[in-house]
Amino acid sequence: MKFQKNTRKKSHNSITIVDVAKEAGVSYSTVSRVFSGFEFVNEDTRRKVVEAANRLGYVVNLQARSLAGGRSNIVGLLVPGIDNGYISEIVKGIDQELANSQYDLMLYTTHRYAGKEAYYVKMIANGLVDGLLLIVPLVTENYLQALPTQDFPYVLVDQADSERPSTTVDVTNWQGAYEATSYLLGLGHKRIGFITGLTQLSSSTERLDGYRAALEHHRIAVNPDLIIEGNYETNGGYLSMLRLLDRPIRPTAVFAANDLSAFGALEAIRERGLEIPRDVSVIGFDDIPEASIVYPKLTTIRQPLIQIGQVAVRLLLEKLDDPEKEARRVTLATELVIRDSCAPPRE
Amino acid sequence: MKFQKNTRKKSHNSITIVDVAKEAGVSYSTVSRVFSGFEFVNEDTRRKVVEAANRLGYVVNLQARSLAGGRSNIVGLLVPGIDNGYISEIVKGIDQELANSQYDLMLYTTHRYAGKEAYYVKMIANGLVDGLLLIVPLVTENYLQALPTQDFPYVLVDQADSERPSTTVDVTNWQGAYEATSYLLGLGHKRIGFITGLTQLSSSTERLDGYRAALEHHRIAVNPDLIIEGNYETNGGYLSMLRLLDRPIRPTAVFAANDLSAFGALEAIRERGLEIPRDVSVIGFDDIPEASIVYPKLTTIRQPLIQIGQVAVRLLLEKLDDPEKEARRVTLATELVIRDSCAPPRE
DNA sequence: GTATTTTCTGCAATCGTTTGCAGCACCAGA
DNA sequence: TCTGGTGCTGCAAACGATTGCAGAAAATAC
Repeated sequence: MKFQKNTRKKSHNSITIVDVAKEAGVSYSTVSRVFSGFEFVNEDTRRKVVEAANRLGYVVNLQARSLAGGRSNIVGLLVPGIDNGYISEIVKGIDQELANSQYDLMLYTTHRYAGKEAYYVKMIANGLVDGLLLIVPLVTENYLQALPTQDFPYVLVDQADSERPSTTVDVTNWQGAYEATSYLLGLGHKRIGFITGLTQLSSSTERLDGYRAALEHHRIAVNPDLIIEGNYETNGGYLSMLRLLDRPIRPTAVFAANDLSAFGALEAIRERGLEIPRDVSVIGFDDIPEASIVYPKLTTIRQPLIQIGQVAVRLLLEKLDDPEKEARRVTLATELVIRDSCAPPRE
Repeated sequence: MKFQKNTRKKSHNSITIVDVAKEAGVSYSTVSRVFSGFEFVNEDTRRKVVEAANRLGYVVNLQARSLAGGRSNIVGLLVPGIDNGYISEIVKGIDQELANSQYDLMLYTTHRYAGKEAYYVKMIANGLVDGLLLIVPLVTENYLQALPTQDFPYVLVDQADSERPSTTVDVTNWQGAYEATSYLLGLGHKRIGFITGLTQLSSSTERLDGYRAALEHHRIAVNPDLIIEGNYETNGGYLSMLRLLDRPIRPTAVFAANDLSAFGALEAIRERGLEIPRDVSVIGFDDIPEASIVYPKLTTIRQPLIQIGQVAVRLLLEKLDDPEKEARRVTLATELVIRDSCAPPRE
């Protein structure tokens, strides 16, 4: 580890409210009032100040404002990574919604600080951001326990929190999984495999439960040999599918807990010389953009990803606006999207 | 536009260096020195301070540090949007490389401030971020002219700047396009269509030039009717391809300026009842992750996207470390990736 | 004409750091 | 014993805003 050169030279060529005040012939507090709004300022004075500011090219210094006023107008976004259609769609929604507000986005990929979550969260939440958006945090606890105050504004996306009342937005995971499985059953499948997601995540267990419930409802015994662990990633789906195909009784259909896993499954099936959906049907979950460009186009359960992001932001803004607002959970509906990857089983 | 409630209540329960100093029995400057490094502090004192800080749960306040010291340890990232495999791969590289540094990432999607680029850049660069990464900025000028100082650190990704010496990382666009076209020619194609990107972007014109050069080198006249404008987006590619197919002389192969356009072309071709690659070959550019999951798998020119991001960060860090460092341009090599979307033309 | 309110403006303190400068202890060299 | 460094520490002044309080000016009431 090398020493960083200590080149903290201040290049203070920047224009401050004092300069603007001088230029406009008023006091600096007046300038501040003009720009932070919300106080009586004579219309003429305001105009003079604005003109002076424009002339000088003044822009507010966010850190100073934040230090003095206690708000940064930045919201922090914690994501595992963005190289993932699922997450980037949600982020798109977040970004869209945020664009209508006065907030900016600070992006943190959580893999960066494995083991130091608490420290980072503390630092971030200690003034740098006014609120936090957490997308599928693996160990929610690590993040939340480090929040500076009891009711620091945050919202959880697609991850339930059993420990405390947390504002959350998620989807009907159980119902979605139930519907996916029922669809397969309706096509005539009896041996339906299931590739799980990351079992720590609530979405994964909810989907598994939905799968089970649908089978039971159709009086088909849940066969543990048909349930195999995945990890919500393509490669995980690929490996799990391979294992599934090697089992003595081969499934005629597979429900993958998310689209990425389903893509992996597609590949594994093809690699074994089987055809989709003739030999094996595959259904996914999420409906990420790639789902409609893979071959065959993936039948899946759609989550309104963009909307999830938007709602998350709206919930956060609400809380930011009114700190008294208590936690609530918004659950959005999923929807079956039929494409080309499912068919009735062969005789 | 509603008035925002002015609830700037300060919830100053946070621990400052003064608290730590008191706890450790030293002066606050000593505490500051312990945490900002680089000065002589007695080992015992240092330990005392660190312990006191841990006991109290102290974390540095970034805005205060930034205000006082002039550095924020944040780099700004300007992207058009992240719902795009091309960009999110680059961002992945950026994120990876940044993870090894002390910098954090502030994400700005440029569509947010259409028309107010200058204002935003000024604000961001005015202390909030120490450096800027610009990914394919449409009008580079708008951003750069607003930089606070002559040599504010920034790096341009995949966009040349003819106005001034800018540190840039890009790829061999011309050669890549030349190679793609040559490959098609080598397969025996004579009528090769070209779907352009956004013509304002240097990458687009460079690729067009490469395409032209390859044809000329093979003594095939460049036919303007085979060149059609796209916009680097799937839908643009789709529409352009449709128009191309409606022309009197139909191409036997198409080179799309990026993969997204190629995907659109694939769809258009299929929609016309033609088969790929039997009736029409398609080659793309970029090799985004989706390129290998579409059907048929796309033959394309690979850009080392992740590496681009990494190099961009490295260049920025260099400049951050040594402000005297002068601008340079790094050009990474592209590479032909042969998959399933190209074949010799039918008789 | 005086008293009271309303509207606007300015002063000064504050937010939590960094850092130049000065001071102090301690030790080595003469 | 005196001098001159080193190494370390502390004081105080920034950094650029916000905001409570007080006061001036203008408007209104009596």
